[in-house]
Amino acid sequence: LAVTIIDIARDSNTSKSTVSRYLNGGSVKPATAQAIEASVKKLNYHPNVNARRLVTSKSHAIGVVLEDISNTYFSEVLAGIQSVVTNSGYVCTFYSRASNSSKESDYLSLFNGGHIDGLILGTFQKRIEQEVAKLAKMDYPIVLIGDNCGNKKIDCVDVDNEDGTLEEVEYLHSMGHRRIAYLRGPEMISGARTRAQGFIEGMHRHGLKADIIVDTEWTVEGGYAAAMQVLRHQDVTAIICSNEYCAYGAISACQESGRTVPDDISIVAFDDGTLARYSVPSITTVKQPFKSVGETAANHLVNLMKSGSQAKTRILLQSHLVIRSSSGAAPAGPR
Amino acid sequence: LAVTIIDIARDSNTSKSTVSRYLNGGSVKPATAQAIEASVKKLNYHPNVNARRLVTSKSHAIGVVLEDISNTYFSEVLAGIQSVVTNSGYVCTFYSRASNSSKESDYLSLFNGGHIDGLILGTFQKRIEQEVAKLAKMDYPIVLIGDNCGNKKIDCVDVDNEDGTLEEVEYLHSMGHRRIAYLRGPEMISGARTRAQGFIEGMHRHGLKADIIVDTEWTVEGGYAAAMQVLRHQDVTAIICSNEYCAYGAISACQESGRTVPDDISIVAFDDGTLARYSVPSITTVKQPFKSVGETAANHLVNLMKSGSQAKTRILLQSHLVIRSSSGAAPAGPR
DNA sequence: GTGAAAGCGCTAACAA
DNA sequence: TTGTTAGCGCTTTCAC
Repeated sequence: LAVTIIDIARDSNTSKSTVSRYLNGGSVKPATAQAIEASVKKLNYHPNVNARRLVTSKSHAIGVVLEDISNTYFSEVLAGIQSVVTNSGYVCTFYSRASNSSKESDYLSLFNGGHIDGLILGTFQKRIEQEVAKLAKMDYPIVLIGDNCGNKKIDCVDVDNEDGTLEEVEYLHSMGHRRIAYLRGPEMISGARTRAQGFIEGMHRHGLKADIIVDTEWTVEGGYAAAMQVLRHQDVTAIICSNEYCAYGAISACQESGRTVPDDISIVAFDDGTLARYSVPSITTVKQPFKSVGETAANHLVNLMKSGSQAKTRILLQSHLVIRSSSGAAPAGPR
Repeated sequence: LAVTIIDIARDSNTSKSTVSRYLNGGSVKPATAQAIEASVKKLNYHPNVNARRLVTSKSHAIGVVLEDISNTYFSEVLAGIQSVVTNSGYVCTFYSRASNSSKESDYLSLFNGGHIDGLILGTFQKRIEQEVAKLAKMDYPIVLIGDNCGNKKIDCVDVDNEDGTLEEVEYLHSMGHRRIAYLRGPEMISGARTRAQGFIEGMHRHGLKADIIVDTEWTVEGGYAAAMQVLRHQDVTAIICSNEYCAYGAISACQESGRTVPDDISIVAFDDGTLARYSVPSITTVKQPFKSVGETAANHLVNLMKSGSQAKTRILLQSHLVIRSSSGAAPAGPR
C-alpha cells in the first residue's frame, strides 16, 4: 500500500541503496539525483520513520516530563523546548506526571524500548538525592529542570532564585526601605529555600536584619495570613513575597489593616507576571524566564545527544525585576 | 547490545514466536509463560517499539498541533488530551505551529511516514473552508478543536460560545439589567462571532435591543477604548466583554469615568478565569472547559483510530458562568 | 501450543 | 558512484 524506497528505485532505474544514500544526503550523480527526485514527487514518497528508527536505533524523539502541564509556567517551558527541539530535527513526546504518582526515575525505561533518545525532566519541587543519583547513574542524555540536589553528574537548568530575590532587596533598599519582611514559600518547592537565601544575603549586604521571615503556602489565603503576622511589626515598609499568589493575599491584608499599597507598604513578588500585570494594583515581580529555561534545557539536551557524554553543568538563568505599581519609595519621616 | 526477543527465547528454551505471542497476550502453556516471564525479568527485556511499529504499521502515537502552546488555554487542552491518550496506550507527540506559518493541512503528511496514527488540530482562530475540506478529504483519524466551517465530514470539538453568552445575558437580566452593552471580539477568532450571536439572541429573547455592540481587540487597551465608547450611553448598566483581558480595560474605563463596578456598572467576561479570580474586583466570567475540550477530543480520536471511519460529529461543550464581584444587581430607581 | 520462515522499510557495510 | 547483501527486532502466517 505504502510507497517505499524500492518503488522509488524501480521507478528511477537505480537501486534501493542509491535512493537511500541520496535521501540521506550522500553523493550521487546529478542525473540520478534528478531521477530520484522526480520519482519521489511522482509517487508521493515519504520515508518510513519507524523503519529508519529501527535500523539506526535512534528515535529522534525526546521525552518531556513535566510536573503539571496545565500550569502556566510549564506550558511556557514546553513551548521553549518544543521550538528548539523541532529545529534540531527531533520530535517531542510528552509524558505527564499528573495522574500517576510515579517517580522520575520510572521514565528511564523509555530509553530501553527505543522510545526516546533524550529526556527532559522538569519539576520545581525539591528532588530526592537518591532519585537524582539514579537518574545520573546510567549516563543517558538527560537534562533536569529545577533542583539537582547538588549532584554534579547530571545536567540541570534552573532559574537563579537567589539572585532574583537579591535584586528585589537591592531595589527596595534603593527606594529607601530598611525594614523589609519576607514571606517564605513551602519547603517542598526547591526555589523557595533559595529565594529565602537571597533575601537573607541581600539584607546582610546592607547590614540589615533579616529577622521578619514568615512561612506561607503559595496561596492567596496563605499570603493573607502571613502578611497579617508581618504587619504587627509597625516599622515594616516593604514585604517581599516569594510568590505571586501570596502577594495578592498580602495586598488584601495591607488594605484590611488600613495600609495603602504602595504608599505605606511596598509589595514585591516572584513569578511570571501573567497575573501580576493585570491586577489592581499591578504587582512588581521578578519575572522568571520560563521559555528560556525550556530552550536552554533543550539546547543542552540536543548537544548531549549529538556528542554523547560531556562534562555536566548546572545552568542558572537570570530572572528580571519588573517594577509595577505595588512598590515605591519608603514612606518619609520618622515612624 | 540491547536484549531482544531472541535472547528471551534462548533463555527460556522457546522460540521467538512463542515469546512474541506471550508478550502480546496470546495463549501459551503456563509453564512456558512463567519461563518467559522469568527471563524477561532476569535479562531486563524491553520490547523495541520501533520494530513493533514497523511491522504493525502503527505508531501508537497521536500528533497534537496547537496554535500557541504558551497560552494557558492550550496548555489545559493539552493536559486533557495527554491524560486520555496515555490511558489508551498512545503517546502524544507535540508539534507546535508557533514558529512557522504552516497550514494545518501540512501536518497531514505525518500520516504517511508512520509518524502518527491520529491527529488533533487545535486552534480557536477561524478556519478556511478549503483547508477544512482538505483535512476531511483523506478520511484520516483527525479531530478538530474549534471551528470546522460547518463541514460535516470531520469531527470537531468546541466550546459552546453562543450558549455561554446566552447564560450571561440571562444572569444579567435576572439581576435587573435591561440596557446591556457588548464588546465583540476580533473577527478572526471563531468564537468571537458565535459569542456575539449569543448576545443578540439572548437580548431578543427578552425583547431587549442588542444595539450597543462595539468591536474590540482582546487586549486591555482595546477593552478600555471600547468601554469608553459604550459609557457614552448613560443608561447602560452592564457590559458583557467577550474576553477576560478586555474586561480589565473595561473596568479601568468605568473607574476613570467615575462609575463604580459593580454598583453602577456590572462587568462580565468570557474566559478561563485564572486571572479573573484574583483581580480586584474579581471578575464574573463564563469559564471555558478547556481541559474537557482536550479530553473529549482525545476520546473521540481514540475511538476513531480503533473503529476506523465513523459518522462525524460536532461536539459542543457547555461552559459555566462563575459569578464573582464585578457584577451585581442593576442600580435601583430611575436613571 | 509451538517453531520455522518470511518480511515490514530501511541503512550500512562491502564489493564492484 | 553504484548495486548486492545482510540485517535491525519484531509480528504473523502456516505447518507441525
